Amino acid sequence: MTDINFKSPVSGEGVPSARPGDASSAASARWDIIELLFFAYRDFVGDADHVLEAFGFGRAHHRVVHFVCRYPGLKVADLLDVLRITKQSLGRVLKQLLDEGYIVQKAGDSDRRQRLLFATAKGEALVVKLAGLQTDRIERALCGLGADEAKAVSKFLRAMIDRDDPDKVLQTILQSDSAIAKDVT
Amino acid sequence: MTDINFKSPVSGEGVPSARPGDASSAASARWDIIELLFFAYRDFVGDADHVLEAFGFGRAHHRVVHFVCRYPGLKVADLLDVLRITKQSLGRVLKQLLDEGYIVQKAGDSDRRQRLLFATAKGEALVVKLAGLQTDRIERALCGLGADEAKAVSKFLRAMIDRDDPDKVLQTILQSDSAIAKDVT
DNA sequence: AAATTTATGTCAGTCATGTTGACATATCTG
DNA sequence: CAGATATGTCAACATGACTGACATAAATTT
Repeated sequence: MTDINFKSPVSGEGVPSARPGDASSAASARWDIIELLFFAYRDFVGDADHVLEAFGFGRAHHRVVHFVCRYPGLKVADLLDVLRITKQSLGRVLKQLLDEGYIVQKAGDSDRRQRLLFATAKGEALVVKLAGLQTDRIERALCGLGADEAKAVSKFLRAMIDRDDPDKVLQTILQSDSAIAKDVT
Repeated sequence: MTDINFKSPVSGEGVPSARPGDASSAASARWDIIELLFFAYRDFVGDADHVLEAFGFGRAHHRVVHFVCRYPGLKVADLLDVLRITKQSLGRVLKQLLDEGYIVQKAGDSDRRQRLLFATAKGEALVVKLAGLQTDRIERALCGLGADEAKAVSKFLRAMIDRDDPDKVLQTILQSDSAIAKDVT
């Protein structure tokens, strides 16, 4: 086994004095943002998890019903692009949401092979409830910030997203988002 | 291809009246931030996923070796607090990382039941590599922002995190983070 | 010293959610 | 009509969570 090359073992409490890669390429790594993102996202999705459990659903169901609710008429193929999962994975949760009446399908007008997806009132209620919890957290976090700072957050998140293969939903989001960004700066 | 209909016509059964958030309690929901967080985090963790696949590891391994590397001497119990998983789940990935020489254990001085965890040079190399990819993305996102805006991002992420039961690692992060926020980074 | 608690490890089974590959069906397009 | 496309589905499998039960060593309490 390799020897321990860091500092001496911190007695009892794990104190993070030594940073990995002190002088190497990692000297400038944004450990702070990396870890803040981990904790922030963990707690962000945690809000919804408790409610979902009471419904017998998981995060997969949340993602599906959320995007269907927000972008009514989404095709199955669009949803696959957004979620980046296989149709088999989507099929399982989508079937449950259909069976339990959170989502309905409608054949496309021009192309009747397509199944356009819509949230029912029941589905919308769930989405709104979950989004409400997450919005509460976001508002709490934003209320300590000025308007310019809030815009900075939006700009940052937008810039963190890959642009090379934007699906339809993402395109829509990024468009409206850049409109906002141009208002400020 | 079908486009996304925001106010889609839905005729059938239990159909959604309109987009969520028209006039109800969801009127003020931060759909923008909710969805930006989803896409940003999806692409953020995606960076590491490709590399991990080549090592035969998953995200679980990444989280473990990352925090062990960053906070040398972390106890198993600390790690359980941070990751919020059961010891059985941790045990599986930790065993692999130990067997393959990415992490070593050392009995605690004061309490020899404790297994203090340390990343080896091999483990640190992996962590630095993965953090490098994620740092690249973060720097790309931050470089379009001013110093004040970058601080706003840090403030926002910090404020998104639950404060009621901060584990040792999180305490450290939140402390240093507020220090940074006051510095001129 | 003995009993109890604590920190950790491990076995066995289950569940949720992802994967690949193959194939069926309806529908559109050339 | 022939082929491509959109979707659905079956079967098998991997990962990473979970619960419950139990083992061991070391610390702590009685």
